Amino acid sequence: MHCVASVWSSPDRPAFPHQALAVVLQVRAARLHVLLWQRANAPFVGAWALPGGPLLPDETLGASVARQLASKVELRQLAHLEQLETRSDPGRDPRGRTVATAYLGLIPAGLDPALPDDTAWHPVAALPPTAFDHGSIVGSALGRLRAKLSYTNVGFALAPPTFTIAELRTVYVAALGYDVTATNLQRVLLRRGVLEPTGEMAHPGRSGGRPAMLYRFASSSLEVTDPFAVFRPPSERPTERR
Amino acid sequence: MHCVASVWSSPDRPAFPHQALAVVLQVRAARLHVLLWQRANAPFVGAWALPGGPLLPDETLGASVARQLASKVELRQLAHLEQLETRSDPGRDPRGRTVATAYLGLIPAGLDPALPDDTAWHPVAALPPTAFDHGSIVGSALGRLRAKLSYTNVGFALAPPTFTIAELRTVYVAALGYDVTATNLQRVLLRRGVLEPTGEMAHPGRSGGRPAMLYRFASSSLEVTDPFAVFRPPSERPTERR
DNA sequence: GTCGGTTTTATACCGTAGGTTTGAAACCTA
DNA sequence: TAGGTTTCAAACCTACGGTATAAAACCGAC
Repeated sequence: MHCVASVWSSPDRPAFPHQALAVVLQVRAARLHVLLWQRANAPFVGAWALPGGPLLPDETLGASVARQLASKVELRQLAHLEQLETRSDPGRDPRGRTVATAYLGLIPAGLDPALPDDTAWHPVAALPPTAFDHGSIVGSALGRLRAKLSYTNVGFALAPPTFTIAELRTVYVAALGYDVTATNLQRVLLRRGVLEPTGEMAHPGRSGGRPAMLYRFASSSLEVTDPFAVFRPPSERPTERR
Repeated sequence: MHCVASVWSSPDRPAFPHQALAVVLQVRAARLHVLLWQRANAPFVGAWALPGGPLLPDETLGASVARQLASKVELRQLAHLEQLETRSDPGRDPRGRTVATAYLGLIPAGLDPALPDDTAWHPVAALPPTAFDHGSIVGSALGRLRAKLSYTNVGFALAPPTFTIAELRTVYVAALGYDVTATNLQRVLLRRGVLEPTGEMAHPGRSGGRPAMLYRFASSSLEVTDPFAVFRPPSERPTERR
């Protein structure tokens, strides 16, 4: 039991170890997966946990989660990272109390980052036994992603830099968990102005069929995840910003 | 500088004081207000701060924010409380590092809770000088509220238990910051099934005009704040659950 | 080369959400 | 009773998004 010199504490202001966790999601083989690593030590030996680790004295939570993730995947491949929620149940870690702040990270489909031996992708629909409250945190991340997919532009972070409508559809279907028609997806995203054709064609698929046009997310919308709200005068609705 | 016996720490797992903050919002006189208290001591003497205080060893963040709030307003009047975000900038408190988790609380219009002497409501559109990063946290809360107002049912937490459409409109206008027509509001909320007429009439207004019908939020929707998503097969769209 | 088979794209149709306008209904005060 | 004021209801209209159909473009087999 130590005190860390750089941290300011008193009986009136108790201090707690804090960790940053990352729920990194990617669509792989038409299914949504989450990045987990397998614990080698107690507690929860053999169970799968979210990447993460302790917050250090001079770093932000955002910097911390980025640092922890860097040891698992290349950060360059993270197309989106946002704070999700903070868990503070005193009993969430049997070794002692820790507060954990979870982040939601998204990796575009198609990438296949090298992973350490203890780390693997797992389908969110069939999670292995998870450690601590990490299973429930994955559930929160799923809920957040699914909600934001329909009223924001986060979809771009799950899609490869260039894609056909059919490919984009499989990404949305995998992430949302229910069916979406390609026609609709194309029309909605085109009208919102978040999608634009590249002019090029996809490689003529191996098994016949008309070659697909390649699209990309409009650069102007890349980091825009404003909600597409109702209750707004039409002249100001974000839907219409071309 | 002390160590708190109940907390588990080591050089590898530094500990940090953690505080819970509350952004409590209410529509008062057709304007959205936030609850702030005025600091009497350094730092930021005289500046206004969010209610909050230290997380204690055995409490959840949710319990902590509720405990801190109880000293400012009656908790009974809080119609909604949700976790907002966690701030971890090492320099956010000049006295030393603290991590803060902010919550968003909503109080229905019409209530006028008794407040301590140092505490007061301030219009979010004209904040006084604020302490720490609290001004920016209020901004985050505003963004969250405005986004959720249009695609969830949080509106009920800002409205009195029973209200006319006109009253509800002023609540929405104040919270959203832009105009909304009463006709539209009524039709949308009725169709979503979150509004239902009480059958009673409002007190005949002091200055003439047809007496308004009283409405309330349907009990089945009181704690439901599911997003009203697009990209969903119509048979399952939450819009249609009555 | 021609004929399916396959996949993508375009077009059309349609119910409905939501923005807007209008007018009637119901109350007050003068 | 007339005029002002506010609420409510109905109608209209644009556009969104669900659905279906047909056309376009490629492949492979014959």
